[in-house]
Amino acid sequence: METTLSSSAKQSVAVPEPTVRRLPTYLNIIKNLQQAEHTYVSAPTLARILRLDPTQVTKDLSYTGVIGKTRVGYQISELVEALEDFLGFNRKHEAFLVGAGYLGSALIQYQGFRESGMRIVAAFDIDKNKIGTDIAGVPVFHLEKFRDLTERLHITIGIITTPPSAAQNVADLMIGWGIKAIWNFAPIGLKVPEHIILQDTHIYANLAVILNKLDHTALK
Amino acid sequence: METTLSSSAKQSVAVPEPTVRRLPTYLNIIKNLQQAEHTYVSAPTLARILRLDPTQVTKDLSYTGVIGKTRVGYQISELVEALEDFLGFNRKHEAFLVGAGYLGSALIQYQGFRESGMRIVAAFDIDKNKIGTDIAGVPVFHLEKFRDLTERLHITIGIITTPPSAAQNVADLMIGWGIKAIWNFAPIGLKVPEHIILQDTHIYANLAVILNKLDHTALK
DNA sequence: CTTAAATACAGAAAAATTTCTTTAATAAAA
DNA sequence: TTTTATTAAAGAAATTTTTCTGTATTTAAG
Ligand SMILES: NC(=O)c1ccc[n+]([C@@H]2O[C@H](COP(=O)([O-])OP(=O)(O)OC[C@H]3O[C@@H](n4cnc5c(N)ncnc54)[C@H](O)[C@@H]3O)[C@@H](O)[C@H]2O)c1
Ligand SMILES: NC(=O)c1ccc[n+]([C@@H]2O[C@H](COP(=O)([O-])OP(=O)(O)OC[C@H]3O[C@@H](n4cnc5c(N)ncnc54)[C@H](O)[C@@H]3O)[C@@H](O)[C@H]2O)c1
Repeated sequence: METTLSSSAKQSVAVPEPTVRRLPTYLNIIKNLQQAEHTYVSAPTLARILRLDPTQVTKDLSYTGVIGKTRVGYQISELVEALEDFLGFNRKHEAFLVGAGYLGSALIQYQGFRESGMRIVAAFDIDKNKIGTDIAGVPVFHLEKFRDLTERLHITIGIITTPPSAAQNVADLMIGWGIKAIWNFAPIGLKVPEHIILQDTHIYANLAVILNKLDHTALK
Repeated sequence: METTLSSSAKQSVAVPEPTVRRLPTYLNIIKNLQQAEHTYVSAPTLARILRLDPTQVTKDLSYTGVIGKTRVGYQISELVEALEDFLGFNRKHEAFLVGAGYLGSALIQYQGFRESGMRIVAAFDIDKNKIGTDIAGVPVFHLEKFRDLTERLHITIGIITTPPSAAQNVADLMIGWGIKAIWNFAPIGLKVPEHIILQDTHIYANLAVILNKLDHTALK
């Protein structure tokens, strides 16, 4: 699966999705290095930290357009900027979240998303006990309020953290009010039109990988 | 990346990791169908729901050893059992969670893991306000208690939901007390010995994919 | 009873992704 | 200064994963 890079240099280059998934991890690490006063980082260094092939890191980073220095690596400040630009982390992305339960609350208060440029500006629920409260400064409204707000604000991302039974309805609502991308955490196959970007995050997929490896290594 | 299937039939067949990641999603869907009184499901049906290639679903399901019926599909009860067996969901896996904050609490109270055979039996924290309380019936202990308990119970999985700064220490502790697999949610590259199964779940990887697609489609 | 449509499945092909190889550059060590 | 070691980068090769093709089967329709 591929996506495209739209650099300031006008051309559009296909970028593998696995690369897109690894890039924010690189960004995170080099930001930590930056805070520790490092100015350069090499691909082999990143590779050791993440147990990846060094040439894979090089190839991934090459999509940012940053040129590394032989025997030194990449200049961190330049790389941070290029990665943030490529990933869209330095643009503002406003999001709505529906389903202010345990997982929803965790996502709302999570400060890490700020660094990704995504800001959850409002949450919605149908539980009377939650409506009117706020979570880490983010107000929780009744789902009905949804319409007015999307029209006034420019919300591109809708996050679904309701029970699976409510998820399709919520998705339909979101689509109706012009949201462009849906980030769904409910374990259900949502039906959405072609033009809507749908990202399912099924946490149990990771668990399955763990259990499988456990079973596998138990035999040896 | 591959993993192996250890079926009751003694042989061991390599299973692609992408397949392992899709299997629990199939399981989830067919369990829903089962509740709706369906008795058979076909690969094209699953493929439509998940927007996958039908032959890919067929290939994935073939690893379970279940034989489908032409023009009808797979028998749901048989498939559920085979998937649960393959994924290890019908075996008991006990887990400890360290870092009973927002995300930790969400994972602890999440009932969905029960269906995967994983049970979080205790949580640990260093925050005095949390120690001594319980979350959905799961007690929160001081991190010090960790040792005694791992020795008495048979804990195979350690879940890390502490801030990144504490994660490496927690991981070292977990390894010291004999845990086999670490499921890490902190955005940091953990150093663990070869024999430890490490699964990082970096939620922002999914966000990166969304933002990238948003940028991409905005240009068209 | 015959035909048509839908499906599973195996194998081949294609596509995507990762890893390997080579080269050139350059910083650090001798 | 010369040598050595480390690295980036480009391209080739290998591997992995997905998609395509063809065949057989079987249910349902005509
Ligand atoms: N908690 C986890 O760790 C976890 C992990 C993986 C997946 N999930 C999934 O995420 C979703 C949320 O999980 P949770 O643990 O936070 O559950 P939760 O019950 O704590 O939260 C669900 C929230 O959605 C609200 N809600 C219900 N129907 C609604 C509707 N029609 N419109 C708006 N809001 C509605 C509820 O009032 C509640 O506040 C579930 O689908 C769950 O399967 C959760
Ligand atoms: N909340 C999210 O949606 C989200 C998303 C992605 C990643 N994460 C990551 O998950 C982790 C937890 O996030 P959170 O939002 O739940 O944060 P949180 O602050 O709510 O929870 C962290 C918990 O860890 C405890 N803790 C701190 N140091 C500890 C130690 N040494 N030993 C044991 N416990 C300790 C704290 O007391 C707190 O209860 C962070 O690393 C965060 O980056 C969170």
